[in-house]
Amino acid sequence: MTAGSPKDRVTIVEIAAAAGVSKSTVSLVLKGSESVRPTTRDRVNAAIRDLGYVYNRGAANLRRAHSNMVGMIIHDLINPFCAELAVGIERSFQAAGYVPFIANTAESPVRQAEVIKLMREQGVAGLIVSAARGTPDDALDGLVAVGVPVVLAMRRLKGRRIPVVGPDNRRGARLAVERLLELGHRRIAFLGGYADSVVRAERLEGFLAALVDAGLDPAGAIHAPTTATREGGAQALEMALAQRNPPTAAVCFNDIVAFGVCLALRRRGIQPGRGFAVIGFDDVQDAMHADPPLTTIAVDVMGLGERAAQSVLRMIETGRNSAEDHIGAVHLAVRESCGGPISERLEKRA
Amino acid sequence: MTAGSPKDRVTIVEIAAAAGVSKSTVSLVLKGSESVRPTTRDRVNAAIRDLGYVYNRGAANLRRAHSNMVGMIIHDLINPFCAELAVGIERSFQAAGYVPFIANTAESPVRQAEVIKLMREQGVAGLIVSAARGTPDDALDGLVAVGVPVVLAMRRLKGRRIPVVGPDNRRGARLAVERLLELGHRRIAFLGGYADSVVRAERLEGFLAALVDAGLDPAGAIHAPTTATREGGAQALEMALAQRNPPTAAVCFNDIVAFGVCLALRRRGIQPGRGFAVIGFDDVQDAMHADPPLTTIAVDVMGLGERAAQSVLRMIETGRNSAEDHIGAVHLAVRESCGGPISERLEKRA
DNA sequence: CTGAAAGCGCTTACAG
DNA sequence: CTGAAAGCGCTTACAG
Repeated sequence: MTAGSPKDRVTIVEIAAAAGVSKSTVSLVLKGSESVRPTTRDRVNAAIRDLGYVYNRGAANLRRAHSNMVGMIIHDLINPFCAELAVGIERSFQAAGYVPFIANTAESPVRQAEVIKLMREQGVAGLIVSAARGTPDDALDGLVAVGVPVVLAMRRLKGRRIPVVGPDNRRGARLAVERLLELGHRRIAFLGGYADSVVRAERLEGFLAALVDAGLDPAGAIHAPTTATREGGAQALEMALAQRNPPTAAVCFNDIVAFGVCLALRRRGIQPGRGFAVIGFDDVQDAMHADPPLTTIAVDVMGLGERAAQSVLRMIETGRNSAEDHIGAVHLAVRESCGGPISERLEKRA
Repeated sequence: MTAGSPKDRVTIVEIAAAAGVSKSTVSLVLKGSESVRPTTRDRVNAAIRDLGYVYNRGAANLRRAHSNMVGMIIHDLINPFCAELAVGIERSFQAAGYVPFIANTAESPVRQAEVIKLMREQGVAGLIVSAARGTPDDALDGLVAVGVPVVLAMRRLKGRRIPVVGPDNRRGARLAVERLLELGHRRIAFLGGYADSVVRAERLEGFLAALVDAGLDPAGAIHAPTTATREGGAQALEMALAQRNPPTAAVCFNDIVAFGVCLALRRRGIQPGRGFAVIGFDDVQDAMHADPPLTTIAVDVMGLGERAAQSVLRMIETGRNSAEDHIGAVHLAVRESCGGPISERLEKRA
């Protein structure tokens, strides 16, 4: 080993020797105990500084049989929505003195299973997971069984009572529909999203409920699932417009899909917001910078991340292995892609 | 403690008892040692399965005096560029059996100092940091001094020999300039970016060198620093166009700045790529979806992330506390924002 | 207010 | 091929 390698780590016994006390006393000073005489404390602190002592949390965790490590498993960190979620989570954990492991599963349940195992072995005190698509329902049973606090972000796991933190998908979709109804639209499509997505199911549910409440026949609403990508959005729009009685407006699974829808519209020479109204979901950062700026359902993702972290923190600290779901508020961010009241031009196209 | 709490963790001694062997043998089985008789091995593995044993890496790390934890400190995880970097890093570490801690500093050197301390205490075996703006040059000296492998991503630290992994900023800027020269532009601006940014300095250097090589007077190039945001880009463009002899094209600090420049152009009724040529840097995912699609210098960020991880992995495994810099290849991704050969219209505006 | 001792769950020589 | 013993760096009762 080279000089200065981690092997040379100075420990509390060396501090104890230098300060002329026992290592118990050093430990006490380290945790800021009141019961150490100030002069002793100062001596110990001086030694700590002089010798460049670095606290070994691993050893402490082992001895105390609990750790300050927490895990977060994210299904797609490159997605800005997820990145914001991760930042919110990370921030809260950090502030509480916990250090977060992160794993990006890239929507792979296999990878996810590996990292869950690894995090268990590492001894995380709690875990937040935004589950990969296709996650088996029992993926987290092992952790839950041994009492490790787990909170799901965004995506619910069927048949399990694991607490979930996510936006109010039903209400968001409803708000979007109501806006379009106000503008005079009667043929509104729900576009895009993976068929097996729980989030899509919730949004679709709100969408359909709003149509029914308005006395419209939900059977007429077009809603073919697609990948949740720009391509998927473009494809969904094409399918919708190919129908006999094409829609004049769409609520999209999310903003990315909405971008694809706008793209496809422009390719057809239709101006989003003028020839066709589109509303997204999530309000990702690019939504306001898009052309045209995207009307969408705004979600405070970072806030949801913070919420999720606080939830597991509370579970860790109370020892209770359950928590309430948290359904975050959403609101309609009106921009240009949904246009104004339905135009003559749209009527004629009908 | 509730039943099933982490306290009840089953340990190797219980496995040993169940399998009728000593814990040394269990340990040997765990690490797949060849020297355990197959029948014994099977008995141990059966016990492991039956009792639901989970390996405690914390304890192992303590005993072996080295850890499988690594850290990554990212200056802005919400930035898609950084997110991709993080994903590349995470992926490589994961594949090598290391588990990565992540910290997002949100460009705060104070936060950064805290997380560096925390990661040291946690005993990371290595660290990758994309330093926050304003990071003091000695920020990593402590880690380096005790022999923890550190690699910088993207941003070099002055006066230190810490290995850096990043794109070829000089060459990228040169490629951009050369393209614009080919198209007939002679008054080319460098727009945006923080004044104190090392990356900006490198890109600017390449930019100026290319102008000089073409026999153009670099003194004429306009290059006021701004924030590296859309707003900064818009502002930079306005300043540039306010000059006596305004430019007809711009190389931007990065894609985000370029988006801002395009925005400001459109606000003035100028079509990017027709009335004014703009080239970005980084090739973030949105660049190709922008309107118009952005010509930019493509950087393989995820690849750089993987590279950085491999670099610290090698340092960890060889015990050598140094490594070569890695300057990643870049290339020009030609799209519409830089237009074709300079138009009559541009000539007249001159 | 401080110290001696035990122990957290592993791994690592060292015997046999 | 397997076991007994020591020890990684801490914390935690327990004495004094």
